[in-house]
Amino acid sequence: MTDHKIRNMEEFAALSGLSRPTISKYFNDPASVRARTREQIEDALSRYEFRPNIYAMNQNRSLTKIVGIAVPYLADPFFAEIARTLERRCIDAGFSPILYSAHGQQKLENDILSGLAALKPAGVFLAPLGRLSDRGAIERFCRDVPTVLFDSNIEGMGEAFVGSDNYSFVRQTVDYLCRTGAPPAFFEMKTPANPNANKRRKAYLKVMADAGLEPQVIQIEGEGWGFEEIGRRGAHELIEKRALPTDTILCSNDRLAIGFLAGCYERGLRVGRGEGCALRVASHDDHPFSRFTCPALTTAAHEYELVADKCMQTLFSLIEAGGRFATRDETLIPARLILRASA
Amino acid sequence: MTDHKIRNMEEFAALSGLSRPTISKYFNDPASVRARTREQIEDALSRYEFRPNIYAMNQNRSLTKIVGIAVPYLADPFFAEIARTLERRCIDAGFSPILYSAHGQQKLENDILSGLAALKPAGVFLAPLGRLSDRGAIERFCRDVPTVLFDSNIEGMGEAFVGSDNYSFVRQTVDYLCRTGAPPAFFEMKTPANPNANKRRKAYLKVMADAGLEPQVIQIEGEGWGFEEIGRRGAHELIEKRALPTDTILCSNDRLAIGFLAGCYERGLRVGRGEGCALRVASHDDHPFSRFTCPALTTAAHEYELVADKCMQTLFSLIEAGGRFATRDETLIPARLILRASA
DNA sequence: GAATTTTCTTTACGCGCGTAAATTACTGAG
DNA sequence: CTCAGTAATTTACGCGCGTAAAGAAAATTC
Repeated sequence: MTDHKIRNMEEFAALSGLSRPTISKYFNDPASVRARTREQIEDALSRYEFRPNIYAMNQNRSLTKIVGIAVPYLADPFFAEIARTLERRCIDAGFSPILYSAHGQQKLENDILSGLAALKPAGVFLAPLGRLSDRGAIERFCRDVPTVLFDSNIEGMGEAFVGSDNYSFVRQTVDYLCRTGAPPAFFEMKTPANPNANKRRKAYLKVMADAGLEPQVIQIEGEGWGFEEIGRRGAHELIEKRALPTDTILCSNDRLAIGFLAGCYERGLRVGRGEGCALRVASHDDHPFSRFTCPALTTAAHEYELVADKCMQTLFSLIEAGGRFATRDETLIPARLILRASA
Repeated sequence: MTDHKIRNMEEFAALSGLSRPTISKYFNDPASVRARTREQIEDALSRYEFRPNIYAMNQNRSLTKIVGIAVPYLADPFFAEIARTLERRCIDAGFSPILYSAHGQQKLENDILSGLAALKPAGVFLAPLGRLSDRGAIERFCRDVPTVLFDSNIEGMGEAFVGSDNYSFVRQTVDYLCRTGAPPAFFEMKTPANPNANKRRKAYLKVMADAGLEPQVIQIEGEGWGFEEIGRRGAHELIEKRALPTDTILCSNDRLAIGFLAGCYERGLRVGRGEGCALRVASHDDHPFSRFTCPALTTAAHEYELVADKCMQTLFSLIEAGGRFATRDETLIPARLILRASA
């Protein structure tokens, strides 16, 4: 390794005995030059350590190798996990992922989108805020940038949506709970930020109706992204008012359930499926922490890998199709039931 | 708002009745043009919606307005939280933060650093992997880019370090535990990835020695970033082998404690400070989930806001000083004790 | 109101690379 | 060896902006 600093592609081209346009071609797509030339370049690359200037590279490109990944709330380990999986996929595919979190705020989501559009990314994975999203802003963004929505669907936005099949989630948990004990009551926030919550409630109602059972929906007040605290408060209120309609509670999502379990514990209510347990609690998402709750949480898991794979695959086709699909592509991935001690 | 698309700064300059260099000056620093001129530009800006091309802007700049934030593991809510706080500070200060996670892997950390260096960022906040970091790579990076290390210190790297005062953390928890019951045994991973772990063990040994007490360090096998599972397994092993040396356990960090508490629960061991409790457990970090454990975790909290403020402030001085400090600046921020039900 | 300072305009060049067109060199099949 | 086809080279221009220099205009000072 010679440590002589290389200023630009011109210089590197000279050192590797090739012309600049050929080097440029190589960096755009190494497969576009002859094998021997490629070796020659890679040999020089190992000797001199040169990287083309990103800014100059992207300036004259209509589409860059950048892929944006935008999530509503990165401090939620669910999004951290899915973002991490997507990031890896992008790198493996030769793209440069850039990660953004809206931190639950509409203004930030809008800023992220307008900043992202200026980067001329090859494509974007967007998990929108949901109810709090500025539909106009997202629509305008999707007109400029090839976008795959994930996690939460906004009807008609983006070229495709990859998400979880909420009906599959709820049917599996409800079926299991009904099979092994009392039918569950459904526990959720009154004004959920995420459209999945509404889909899950509807799925619950449908599954219960199909089974000829009376649904029970418990809605608790609460705003924002502090789901655990809302769940905890809900548990306290319900137990205090003796308002639990049954001994089986199905939470809309794991973060609510984590709080709910904490509330039950604080009230001395033993949760689980064994004897001596007053309550069964189950939920959806398989949040990274749900195996460490007390008791460990029975839940329906996202197939993180499958979702990420499908996202990448969809974005690839989208890029190849020039950024537009004839019809909006929707993929729903079913859940995997995870049995633990809580139900 | 006229929706005529503006191609470049030249065109925008014409529309706003000013010259391009003046517009360029404004975008570099709005305060560098006369107030009236600024108004004139901002007025045009509101009518025409123009953003200079990022790539062209940064190409000829020696330092950009980009700030890199690199953490070892973003799926850990502690890092998600600190990254979020730093991100906000950067935006408020007019910088564009870009977030990176090494996902616990040395190769990724190195890739992030070399990619980041190519962006010519104004500065970087780097929380290194720690033991797994490639010291040479970090050293080389810090030579090129003004870097503030945070969370975990690597002696001599970067121009400054902002972190938590591990001695303050441990002294407060140990003091509290000693004051209210039996002196704690210290529970940790045998080969911790993070240098803070070592500092905490040393602090524990010192605080115990100063108090004339016999220290007890329990080390559990385990690699990687799945701290909760390691803590859980540790609890099972200790309880099974009746190897708990005392009824008071101080975990090195909250993620271990979260797992430890789960293990205790699974073993039917009641944790807390009330009567009927077999064990007290405390820890350090005030992890976002530590208030939802069963029981809620007594811990020593990072001052997220203070740390973030100090980081920003340090980076500002560093940038103003031209990227170099005469002497490496180290700031340690003390902890805040959080009393909950577990101890 | 003149002198000084600050701000803006004009002009012009350069950054590092993408990319197109025309030309030359190489490759492999017959 | 010839010839078509592919690959690389040469040449040249453009992208959008930073920035420097010199001069004009405006603001400030006394």
